[in-house]
Amino acid sequence: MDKRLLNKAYEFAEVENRWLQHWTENRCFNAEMEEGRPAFSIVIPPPNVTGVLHVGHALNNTMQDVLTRYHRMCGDNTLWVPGTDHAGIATQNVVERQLASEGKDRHDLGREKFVEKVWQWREEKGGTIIHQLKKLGCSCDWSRERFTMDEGLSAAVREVFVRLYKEGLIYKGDYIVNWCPRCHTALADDEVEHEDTRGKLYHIRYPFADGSGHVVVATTRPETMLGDTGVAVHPEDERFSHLSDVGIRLPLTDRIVPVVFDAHVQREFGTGALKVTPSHDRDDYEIGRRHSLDLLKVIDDKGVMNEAAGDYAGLDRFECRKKIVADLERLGFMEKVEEYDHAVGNCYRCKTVVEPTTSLQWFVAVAPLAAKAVAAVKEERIRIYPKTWYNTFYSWMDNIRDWCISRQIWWGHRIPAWTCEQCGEIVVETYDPESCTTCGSKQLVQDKDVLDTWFSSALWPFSTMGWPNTTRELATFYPTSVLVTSFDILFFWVARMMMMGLHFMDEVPFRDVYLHALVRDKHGKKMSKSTGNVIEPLAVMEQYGTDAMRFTLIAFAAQGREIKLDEERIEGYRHFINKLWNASRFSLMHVDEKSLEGQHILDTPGSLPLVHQWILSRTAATVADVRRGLDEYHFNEIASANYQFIWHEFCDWYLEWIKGDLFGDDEVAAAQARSVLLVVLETILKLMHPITPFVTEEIWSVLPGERSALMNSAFPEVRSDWHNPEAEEQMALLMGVITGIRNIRAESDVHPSARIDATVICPADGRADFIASCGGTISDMTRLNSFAVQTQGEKPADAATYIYKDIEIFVPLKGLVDVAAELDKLSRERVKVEAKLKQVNGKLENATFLAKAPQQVIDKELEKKQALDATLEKIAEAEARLQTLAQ
RNA sequence: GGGCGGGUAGCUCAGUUGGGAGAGCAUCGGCCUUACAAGCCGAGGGUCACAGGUUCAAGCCCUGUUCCGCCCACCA
Repeated sequence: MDKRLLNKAYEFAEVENRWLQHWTENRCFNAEMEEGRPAFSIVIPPPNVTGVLHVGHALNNTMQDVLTRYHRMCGDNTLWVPGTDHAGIATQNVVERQLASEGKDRHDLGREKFVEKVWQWREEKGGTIIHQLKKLGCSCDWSRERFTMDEGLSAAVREVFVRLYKEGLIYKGDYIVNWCPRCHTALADDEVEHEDTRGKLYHIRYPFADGSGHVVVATTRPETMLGDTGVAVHPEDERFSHLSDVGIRLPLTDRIVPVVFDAHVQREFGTGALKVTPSHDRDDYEIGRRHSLDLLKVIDDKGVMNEAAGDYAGLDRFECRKKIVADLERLGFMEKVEEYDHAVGNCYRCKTVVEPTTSLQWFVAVAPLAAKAVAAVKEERIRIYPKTWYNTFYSWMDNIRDWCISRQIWWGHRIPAWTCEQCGEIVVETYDPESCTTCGSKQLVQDKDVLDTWFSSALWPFSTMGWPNTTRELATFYPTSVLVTSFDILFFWVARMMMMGLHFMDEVPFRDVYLHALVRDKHGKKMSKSTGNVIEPLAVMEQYGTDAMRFTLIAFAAQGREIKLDEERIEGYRHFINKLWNASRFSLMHVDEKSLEGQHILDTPGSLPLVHQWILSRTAATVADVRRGLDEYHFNEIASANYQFIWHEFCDWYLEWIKGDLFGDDEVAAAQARSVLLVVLETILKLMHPITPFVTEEIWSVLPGERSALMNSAFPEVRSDWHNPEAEEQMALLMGVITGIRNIRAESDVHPSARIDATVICPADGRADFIASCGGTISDMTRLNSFAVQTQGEKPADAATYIYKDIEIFVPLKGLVDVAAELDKLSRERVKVEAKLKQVNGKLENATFLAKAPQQVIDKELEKKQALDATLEKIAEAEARLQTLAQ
């Protein structure tokens, strides 16, 4: 045996480092493109280049790795593309903070120098998360690492932009957008987070221009009244029907604005009259457009009141609100102020309150693209798991708005559009044009904006494979097999990949989408640094080992919405890894190359002793369970099937059981045991490898025989010829007897090392002989002095009793029987059995049950009744014997 | 306002076509039994949120109630 396996405990740190180095040096994960093999491909959801591995990444990437390793072992051409996202605003913020600490801002450097600085930052710090993913064991093809700002990917971005523009699906226009006054950029709708906020609802009197009265409007944002260009009421609201010809004289500014009638106004809300600020509210913008109201912008890009705000110019928007309120109150325009909870939009990057404002931006007309995506999903060309997300997907796609793709920052793909200063023509090309396509002027100025980060990530599945060129990669690996990602970016990213993939590749970007849960702490709270409940995957890996963490994450990964991760569980699964290690150590003490040669006996499992037939049957069942879990994305079931089988069947029963053969004198029996043991161990390692690659590869490497790496070995097939219900039933009987004897020992306080005698009384139906034939093993496993099986005979009163179905087990205790305890045990058992019997009898006495239930079910109930009756009878007898003993 | 998910053992959660309620951890008792004390053996513990309905049969299907969580949304 290899020295490394002599270690009593699995020392993960050394093993992990050695395998990581091996994998890297030998480029083990590089994709192959052999003809005639099925393909399996995944593109990684590119983490932000600014990112450091958090537990969500760990979960996401462990899942992808499990699938990738599984398919590689299935012999597929397997590719997992790694990479990072340039993360426009996030990355720009990081570098700006760095500059701020030096007392500078980006304008001090200028655009070109600043972008250079960001690239520099990316060179120095941007590789962190890639390194961490490698440490996690991810079997990505690292030679294909991509970055969304790579030359090739940038070319894809340009190509897409230009084509969409020429198809009329990208346009530029002055519309109301979500503006972040801190980031100085527009945001897409889904980049705005709405949060319920305690605010106030101000009721303000708006006088009629002729002084004949007033109307009261309600608003949460009184400062926007400076930009009001109308008041709207519902056309059928009789309270306001007389207002058709009346103008409104705005308080504070005395501007006269019209009253318009618009069905959008909710009559029940507030006063039923709505002030209209088209430049700073999306709804108002729409109303204004319908009634040709003026646009009057009063807040600038920094959230400060501009010149149009008159006396209020120069005030921050929130300062201005205070002053306006004070002024309105002083001048008697304020009717009342109410406490009011409402949703306020915040920037998803910096949490600043978003200011809706009109601005010249680029948009994608998504409706035709969205229709293709919806069709693909409806036609099941893309399947979404878990399926609960279908509804959410459709409702979002059905209500989709045009996508604002321009951002007023510097870090990102610059929009490939140039304005001719001579003739005003907009030139949009994939190459940098030298002159205007219309007038030939060379005075072209490129658009200053960059594209939304999600624009480039939307192309990720094909841009990473060389598009717009025709490549072998695209031919082999597109569409990708599955996208594994967190549900919170279903719309940011997943839906947009569908749109772009379908539009430009004329094919779905992935066949399956698996949306996994969000990881939370053990109480279900979001992990955050301020709460102090963050579980750091790197620290966990260091403390418990990478395999233990990976196994834990998979074990927790049921198809739900949240995973409440408890660090204690990681420790528990580290024990499991160690268990696997030790079971392997034990096995390796016995198997050798000869055990390999003997493996032909597994082709006729019926000729083997029962315990081998049993473990092979259980192995086949486990392979089926694990495969099903993998194929259907039931990750937790992959973990639990392995756990249950390895620990509680292979270790607890099989290894203990075959010790008799391994240490015994019967050479044939020992050789058989060694061969079966080796096969089962090999199967276990293969089943576990996708989840726990390090420890399994390590053990595999010291198994007897010449063998290639485990990661390239064939994943186990379901051996239906190993399936053997009869053997499982027989083993269950023996296990019942053994558990019974152990129970007596424990309940009667017999010291574990004491040798005792046991007698089994079993009906004469063949089982007695069978049990007797296994007496040696039973004695070994329960430390017996003598073991006897009878079909009838004197039932000793002076003995502890255990009843297993219709079988009685006796352990004579020579006056040491605790009668009260025994009676108590029996009575508890009686209660249970009687309850079950009552249920069964209830069914069997029910005429409609007998008439309507399938015969199969009825037979089962009859069997149950028979067994329960027998048990009850044995309990009664035992109770009677104890009574006599008590007297 | 609309939608979605959930309520099963002390805790965290499984439960795949409806057919005798499960796991891990925790708890209690006993053990260094020649792979493993990061272990072994044994035990206790549930009105499947509540109320109806369908069915021979419901944790599972239907209706309603309630509590928790999340998402979307143009009621200022």
